Amino acid sequence: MSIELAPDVTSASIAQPSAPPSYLDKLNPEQRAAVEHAGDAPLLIIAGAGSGKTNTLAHRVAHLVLAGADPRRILLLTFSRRAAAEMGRRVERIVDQALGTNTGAGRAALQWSGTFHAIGARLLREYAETLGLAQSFTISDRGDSADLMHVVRHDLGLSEQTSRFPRKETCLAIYSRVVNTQLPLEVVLKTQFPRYAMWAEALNGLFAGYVEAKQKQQVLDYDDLLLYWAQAMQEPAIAQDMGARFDHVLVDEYQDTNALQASILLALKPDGRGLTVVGDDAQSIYAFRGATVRNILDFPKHFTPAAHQVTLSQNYRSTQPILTAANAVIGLAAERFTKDLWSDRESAEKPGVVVVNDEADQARFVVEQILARREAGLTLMSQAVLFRAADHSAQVEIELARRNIPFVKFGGLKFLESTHVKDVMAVLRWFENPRDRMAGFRTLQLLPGVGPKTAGRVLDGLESAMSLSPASPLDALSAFEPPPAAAPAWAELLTLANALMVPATAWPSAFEQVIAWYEPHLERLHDDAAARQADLQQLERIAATYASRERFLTELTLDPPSASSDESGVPSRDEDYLILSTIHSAKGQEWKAVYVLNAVDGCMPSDLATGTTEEIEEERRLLYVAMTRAKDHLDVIVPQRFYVHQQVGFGDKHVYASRTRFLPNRVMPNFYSRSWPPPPMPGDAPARAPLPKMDLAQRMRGMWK
DNA sequence: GTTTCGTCGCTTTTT
DNA sequence: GCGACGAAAC
Repeated sequence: MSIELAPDVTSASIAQPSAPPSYLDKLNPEQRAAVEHAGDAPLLIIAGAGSGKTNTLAHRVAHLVLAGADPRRILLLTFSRRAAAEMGRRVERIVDQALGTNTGAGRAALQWSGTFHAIGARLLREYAETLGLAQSFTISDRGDSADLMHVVRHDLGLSEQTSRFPRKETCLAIYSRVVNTQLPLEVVLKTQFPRYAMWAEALNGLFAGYVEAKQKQQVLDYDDLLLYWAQAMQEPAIAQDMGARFDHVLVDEYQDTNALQASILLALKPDGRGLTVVGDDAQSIYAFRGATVRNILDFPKHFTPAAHQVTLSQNYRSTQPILTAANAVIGLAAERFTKDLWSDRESAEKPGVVVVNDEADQARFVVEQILARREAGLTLMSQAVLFRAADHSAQVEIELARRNIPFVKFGGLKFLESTHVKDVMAVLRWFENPRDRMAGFRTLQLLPGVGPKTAGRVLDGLESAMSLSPASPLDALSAFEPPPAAAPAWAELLTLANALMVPATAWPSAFEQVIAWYEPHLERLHDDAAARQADLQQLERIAATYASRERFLTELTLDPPSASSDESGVPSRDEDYLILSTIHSAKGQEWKAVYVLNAVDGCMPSDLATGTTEEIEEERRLLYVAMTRAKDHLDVIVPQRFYVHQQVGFGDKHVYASRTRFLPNRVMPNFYSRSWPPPPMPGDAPARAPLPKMDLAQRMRGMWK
């Protein structure tokens, strides 16, 4: 479980002609046109899967820098911090190579690169004074935001409603969608959450209360980072000021941005000068988060002169048979704008569609295939297992553990979401921002003898003390008289508060103090304290890599470690390990061999995403994204029976599934179709007559009758 | 007021 | 199979 475990799969993998004299010679004509585009018109790059998109963007940045642009005045917005880091490395390398030596010129590049959210957080802190924000605002993750939503709902008396009222997570999802799509609540309810349309008024009140609570507590949620930024940009003076800081703004994965992000971008560069966006509508897979493919489609129209458009359609990643199959899958899409990709990587090997009995056989097949390919020279790291939802890999994980094959899993539950880690983060957040009620509420209830009532009283006392004289949270804590049962634990908490509420506490020693304080509580509250303790040590290692408590809290919330591995331990960096990943988390990556699990209706498309045509189309693109991760080998697995957890009534049961609707018969000629284990060949083994069935249990019982 | 225990309902993808 | 919630015990 380490932040940097992500394999460097994208670099050094694009087949390019051999080393050229100039850094531009490596590029094909389209890529080169994109890199060299100059002038007033903004640039739109439509970049198909594996078309060297990252490489092209990195070259463009390097090209700008080499042409004299100030790297400190370039803003690069990426989809993940991983992508930002990768881009930074590449730009540095290209610049250094072009200049001949390691002059370090490249190192100055890209001080402003990161996700929209991370850059937003940074700018909002910088402009906090002007915007009337507390500079020390904390950022609440999804869980905390949902909890706050819950508290507000309770305060408003909405929890007494019938059970038809949406759960806190759903409330947050609705709120988030309204914010990110910039659509009215009624519209969002009608189109996305029809079950809850009747609650429009109550939800409106809830959201008002939620917003007020966040402001009082000086807490921003994920959406606020974009919302506040976008709102700030509505003020011409601020928009002007922020826009003037950047000569060039480049946005990666533009197909996965939402209305709010587009509005920020347009306010930043209203005339489009210096603006570059890159994306591929065929790979749009985040509509569920409010992303809209209209952003990329409408981009050219927004400007005069209209954006210059370059399309990259040569794929350098996959063999032609894999690409042909992927093209066939996406070719059935209802609507599509990019053209088919082509590749000059010939191969006789078609991708496989492998029919297996059930998920257990699927796991066995995948693991055996992985081992066979390792025997043939493919490292584990150059292979990946991809799936729709995080728990789909459970059986494969068991099989891998059984055979002692190390793996790292991306996506799904993160260890930041486990109770003990959340506890420690809450303690840190509360002392960073004593107004953060959710953090305080959680921290206080760790003390034996303190429940919701006492915690609430402490927080009320703190709040009124801070509104009188802002500098006295510590005094207010000291003045509080705890219930007798909580007295010893209270004293210890005070000691910790004394150490941590002073702003200048050293980092990461502050973290160690929190852990030391937390340990007895951990022992008391959990039977499996040892395993959790190990997680906290892991967290401590991560904490040590950040410069300050504020940076740690902000960046970990915005960019949590996305990988987790099995209990046998974290594979060390030089060890070979396999990648398991949700398809969403596999975005932008590639492997020599890819296995796609559960290509079955109900999984892909997910049962939960078959409401509208748009949702189904997004699921189709998801399969397309999964398939186009493969360079040389691709196996799509179809278990005939699979376990359904959502069954009403008696709980889990098997269901006979059919091959996903995205692989109808007419695309099947593009695949090598087979079943596993292979059916016995005639003459393989003499067919044995079926034995008669007998009821042993009956006989045993009969012995005593 | 707090803790514990039993029941009910739900179960994707992520910054 | 897990978390949220309510009721009863400490």
